[in-house]
Amino acid sequence: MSPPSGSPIATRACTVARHMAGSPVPCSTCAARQFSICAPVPESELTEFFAMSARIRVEARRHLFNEGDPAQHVFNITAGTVCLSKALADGRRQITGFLSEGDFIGLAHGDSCAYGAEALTPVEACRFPRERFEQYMAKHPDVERRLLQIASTELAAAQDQMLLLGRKTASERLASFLLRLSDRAVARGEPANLVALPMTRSEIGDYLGLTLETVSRTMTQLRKAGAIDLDNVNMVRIVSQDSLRRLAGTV
Amino acid sequence: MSPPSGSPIATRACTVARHMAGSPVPCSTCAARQFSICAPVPESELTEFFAMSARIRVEARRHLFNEGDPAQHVFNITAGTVCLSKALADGRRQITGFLSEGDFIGLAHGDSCAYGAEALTPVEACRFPRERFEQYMAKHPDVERRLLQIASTELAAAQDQMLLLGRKTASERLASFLLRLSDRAVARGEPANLVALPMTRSEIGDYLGLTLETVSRTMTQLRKAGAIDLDNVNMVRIVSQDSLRRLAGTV
DNA sequence: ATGACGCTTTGACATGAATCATGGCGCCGA
DNA sequence: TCGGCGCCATGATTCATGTCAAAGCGTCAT
Repeated sequence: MSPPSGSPIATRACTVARHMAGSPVPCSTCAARQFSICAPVPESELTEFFAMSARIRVEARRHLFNEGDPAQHVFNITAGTVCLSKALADGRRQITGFLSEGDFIGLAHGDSCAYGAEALTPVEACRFPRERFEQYMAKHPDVERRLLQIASTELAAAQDQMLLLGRKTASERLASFLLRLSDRAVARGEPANLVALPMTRSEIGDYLGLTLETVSRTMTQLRKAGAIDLDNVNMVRIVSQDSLRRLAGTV
Repeated sequence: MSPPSGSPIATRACTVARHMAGSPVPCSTCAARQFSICAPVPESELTEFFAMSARIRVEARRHLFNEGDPAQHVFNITAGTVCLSKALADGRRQITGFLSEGDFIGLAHGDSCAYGAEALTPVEACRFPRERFEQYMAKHPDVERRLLQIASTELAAAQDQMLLLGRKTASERLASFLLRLSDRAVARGEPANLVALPMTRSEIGDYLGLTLETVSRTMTQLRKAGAIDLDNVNMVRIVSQDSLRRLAGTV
C-alpha cells in the first residue's frame, strides 16, 4: 500500500487529483464545506472558486510544508487530521493545533511559514495558491469576513491554550484536552462521550507541554479516578463528563 | 490624585473626554495612528471615524473590562500599557499579552469578553461601540483587511508564546521576553538596548508561566551571565544581545 | 503462526521550578 | 525626616514533572 520509503522518485508526499471539466463541482456535495472558509461562497461562484484550487492527498506522516518554507499555498482540509508545530533548534517542539475536516491552514504566515504542518492520518485537502486566494478575497469581502471570523476563533483558542500551558497541571491539561475533543466531536454531530485520538501520546505531550510518559501516567490517573475509560489506546470513553470538568478547571 | 478607593460613586475607572465640534480631528496628529487599526482610514473619512469613538482615560490598576463581561466595545490604545489576562477559578492567571500605543483590543471576543483588560500605567484609548465598529468595517474593507492582518500577526505571536510556555526553560522564557520587548522598542524608534518594564515581576511571571520568585532569580542569573544589567527594577539594559539570543533559543 | 517494530505503560530516580519564609530597598505621605 | 507599604531578592525546602530504563501489547509483513 505505502510506497517504498526513502526513494524520492517513487515516493509522492502529495498527489494531485484532476477534476473532469463539465462534471458538477464537487463542492456542492463536500461534507466539510459548511464548516469551511468556503461556506460563504455562493453556488454561482463555486465553479470559479473550485477552479482556483487543487485537490491533494497527503499520506500519514508526510508534511504539507515545513516551518520556514516559503508560504506558497493555503489549504482547506476535507478529510484526515493535521498537526501544526513549531520547533526549537535542539528538537523540542510545540504542537500548536490539531486540525481536521473543515479547518483552514494558512493564517499567521508572512512570506515564510511560521509553523510546519504534518499529516497524522491520510489527509485530503483543497490547496490554493496563496496569491490567488488573496486576490479572490479582495473581491469577495464575505470570504474575507469569514477568514477574520476564523482568525478570531483561532485567537481565542490560542489564548485558552496559553492558560493551559502556563498555569494548568498535567491532569488539568489532559482533562481540558479531552473535553475540547469531545466538544469538537459534538459540533460534528458525533457522540460526546467517545473521543478518538488520531495522534500518539508523544504528540499529545507536544501539544500539552508534557512528556509522553506524563501523558500516559495522567491518562491512567484519569482512568483510575473514574473519569474516562480506554476502549483502546486511540479511543477514550468519557465516563463522567462532570469529574472531567472538575479536573479541568475550565475549557 | 487618585480618588478615594472603595467608593463606587466617587471613583471613576475611566473618564471620557469630549471633543470640541469644529476643531480639527485629533487623529491627524495622533502618534499611535500609523501603528493602529485606523491607519488605512483616509483623511476624508477621519471625521466620521473619529465621531464613532470616545476618548477615554483609565487609571493604573483599573480594568477596561473583565473576563466574561458583555463585549460592548473595542479599543485602540493611544498611550500607556494594558495587560490582557485569563484566570482560573482559584486565582491562577495567565497574562496573554502586554499591549501599548497603537494596539487594538477587541479581537477574540464572542458575545462576552474572552479575557480581561487591565491598565498597568495610566492609559489613553479610543473606545468604539463594537456594533458600530463592525458596521463601519462592513462598509470599509480596507479596515477589515487591516484587522485581519492584525489578527494574523497576533496569532503568530500567540504561537510563539505557546512554544515558549510549553517548551522553554525559565531563562529561555525571560531572555525571549526581553528580546521581544527590545524588538518592539526598535519598531517604535527607541533604542534596542534599553528596555522598560512597566509591569511587576509577578505580572511578568503570569505572562511567562513562572512565579515572581523565579522571574527575580532568573533576572539575577541573566545579570550574572553578563547578558543584561538593571538600571533599576523597571529598566533593563541589554549588555549582550548575542548572549541573550543564545539563551533564548528563538524569538 | 511468528518475529519485529513501534507505541504505550510503568517503575525508579533526578531536577527545575514552586512554595514558604525572611530581609532589603525605594517611594510616598505625614 | 521618618515610618509604612509594596515590590523585589534570596535562601531553604518541597514537589510535580522530566529523564532514564524496562517490559507489555498490537499490528503488520513474512
